[in-house]
Amino acid sequence: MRVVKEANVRKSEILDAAELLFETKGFDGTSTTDILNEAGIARGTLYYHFKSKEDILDAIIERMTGSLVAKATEIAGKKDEPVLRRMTQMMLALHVDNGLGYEIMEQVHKPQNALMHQKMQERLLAGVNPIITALIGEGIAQGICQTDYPTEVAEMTFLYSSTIFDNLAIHSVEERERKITAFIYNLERLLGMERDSLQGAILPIFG
Amino acid sequence: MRVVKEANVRKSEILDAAELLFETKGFDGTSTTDILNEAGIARGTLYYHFKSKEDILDAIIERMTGSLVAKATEIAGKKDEPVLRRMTQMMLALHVDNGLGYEIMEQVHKPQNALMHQKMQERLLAGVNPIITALIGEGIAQGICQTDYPTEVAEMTFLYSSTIFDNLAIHSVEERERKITAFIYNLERLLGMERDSLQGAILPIFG
DNA sequence: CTTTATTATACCGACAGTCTGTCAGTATTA
DNA sequence: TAATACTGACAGACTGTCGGTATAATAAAG
Repeated sequence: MRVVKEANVRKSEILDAAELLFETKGFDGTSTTDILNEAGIARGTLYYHFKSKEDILDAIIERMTGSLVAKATEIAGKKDEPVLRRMTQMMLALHVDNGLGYEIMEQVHKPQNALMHQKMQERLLAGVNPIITALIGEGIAQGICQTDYPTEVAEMTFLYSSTIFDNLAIHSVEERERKITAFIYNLERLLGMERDSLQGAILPIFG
Repeated sequence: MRVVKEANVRKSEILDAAELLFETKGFDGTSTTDILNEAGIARGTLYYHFKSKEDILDAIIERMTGSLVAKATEIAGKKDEPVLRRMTQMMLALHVDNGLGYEIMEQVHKPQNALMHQKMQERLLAGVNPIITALIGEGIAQGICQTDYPTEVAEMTFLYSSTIFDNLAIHSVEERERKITAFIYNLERLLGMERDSLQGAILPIFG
């Protein structure tokens, strides 16, 4: 039996199915046949809409990161809120509950899904970095912080936190706390801020 | 015709063949059959010595990073040389000419080889981090630098530099120079050093 | 100290099972 | 009647397994 749908509808149905499977079985562990069955379509249909399995992955990542970047943009845009507050909210949005769910994050960090992880990280960095950089710029303008290289500070902290904190579940509680404190300590230094000036604002984020 | 060799000899022959192929065709682009042919052995032999293709990758990474870690250890151990000098030599050893050759590094950063990249990074970080941390510790003891979290500084800078600088060929010359200057700037801050105190020592490294 | 059994080690290649991507053709909608 | 969406059989490739075979190492017998 054949059901015809608009291309965009089918496409996102396929993405839904694939995302669900990637969450539970990982990227490499999910076969195109799995996706076919989950989406209830034939082989040809999949390849009518996507040119390869990796193409599906890219689309999913685009979808996932897109909403994160949108959220980050929105937070950064609230010019009435103080900069520091927006910075912490940004971190919150990007790391603690980043809307991707726990399972998928766990999957993303399995070695089998290195490709997925790398692609997400690259895409997220590209999208979010200008926003963070601008925010730091505001901070500098207001005399809250100071650095000659805001972009690189953003890069460095984003990369570090997305490598370390995403894996944080692995570490023990003490380890975890140390990492967080150290992160704040280092961020203060990179942003040329007084010691402990961020401490109070950020610490509550990481429950 | 059948040639019998000692297991270790065969094993490293297989690794040689695989490494060569991974360099030119990438990990995913190299089939086990390719390795078979290159090494001049039968299918069963490969799987007699290694339990999977990924197992081969792990062994290669172990071999490659092993020598890098050894070199880093050696440099760090030269207690008569000043700390700052050893730090720069370390960076040199780990990044500019890291003994892995240009082609393989280029391969490592292709998206197809994300797994390889991630594994190398993890393995290298684990091996090198304690050494760098100790070096920073020496620096602190001698009053050259100061931080409450040497391990995390080491982590952060190593991760950042291995993500950014390895991809540096991509960037333009100006971009490249900016990244390097920024890196030094940030490192100085993380290590609680005076501005430009590292500048003179490190800059010449990145030709 | 040879020669002959015996065991352990290294090796082989056919094969099963799975997977991705293609294509010629068919149904549905515009 | 043309464009769009869909189908499922199929080719080609790839990974890992397995029963069996040759070589080297060791032990037993002459």
